[in-house]
Amino acid sequence: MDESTEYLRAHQEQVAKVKEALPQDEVLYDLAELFKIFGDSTRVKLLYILSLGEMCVYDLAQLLGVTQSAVSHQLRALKASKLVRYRREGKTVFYALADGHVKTIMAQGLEHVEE
Amino acid sequence: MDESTEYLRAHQEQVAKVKEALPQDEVLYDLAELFKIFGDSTRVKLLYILSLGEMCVYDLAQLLGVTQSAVSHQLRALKASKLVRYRREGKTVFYALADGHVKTIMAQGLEHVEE
DNA sequence: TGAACATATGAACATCTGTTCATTCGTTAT
DNA sequence: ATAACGAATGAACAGATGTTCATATGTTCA
Repeated sequence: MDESTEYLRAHQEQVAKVKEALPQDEVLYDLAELFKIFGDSTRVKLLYILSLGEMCVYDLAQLLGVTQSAVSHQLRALKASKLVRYRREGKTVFYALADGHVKTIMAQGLEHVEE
Repeated sequence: MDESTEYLRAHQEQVAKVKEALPQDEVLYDLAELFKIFGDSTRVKLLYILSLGEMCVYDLAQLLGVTQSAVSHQLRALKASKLVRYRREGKTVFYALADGHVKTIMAQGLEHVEE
């Protein structure tokens, strides 16, 4: 067995081992889908604002300087990813973060960005 | 001052307060740019694999079942975001995670996804 | 009931993104 | 030098994404 063959086998072994350790394809796909949500400045702003407390759609739109419609569409995406929850009070709908993960994820991201 | 005016003022106060607490626009923009990187299944897979140890481009392509070119393009994006580092050994280039943030961010994401 | 208001939704459009293909670059060995 | 190999790059194309506009839903109050 020459050197290159040995080298190739070493590769194949490592590749096989990693393949085993990899989570199911679907899990990593879902993970990417989750991060996709964070990967838009409008949505990140929404999440950041909501990390400070609940707020209604109208105020969110005002703070972000975008259409009410745009905010609504994005909140829909956040809802679908279970990142926010909402409650209705008369004509007004208040949104808030669904759980603590969001804060942690954002905090880690900010640490990386601010280095 | 009637009720609706009071209500409106309450809104404006809260909006103003949150506006103060918000990080600079550019920071949140950069944050979104960072998460955008995680928001693609090919890149997430790359990051996950690299979290297990360094690996060369060829093997990465094989593991992911995509072109060497595609991997190279995506590694470029990861490099630009300072998420990976690399070293050359002869004809081969080995990639590895740049720091620990990636693992933390992914772990938090996985927690959320697997609920 | 109907007017007024807050929010949600659908369609359309321009922009962005990720892949492939072809080619080039960098390195090693003959 | 040149062939062979791994990796990087650029152009191009198909598909996804975010916004706006128009309209619909849901709620309150007169």
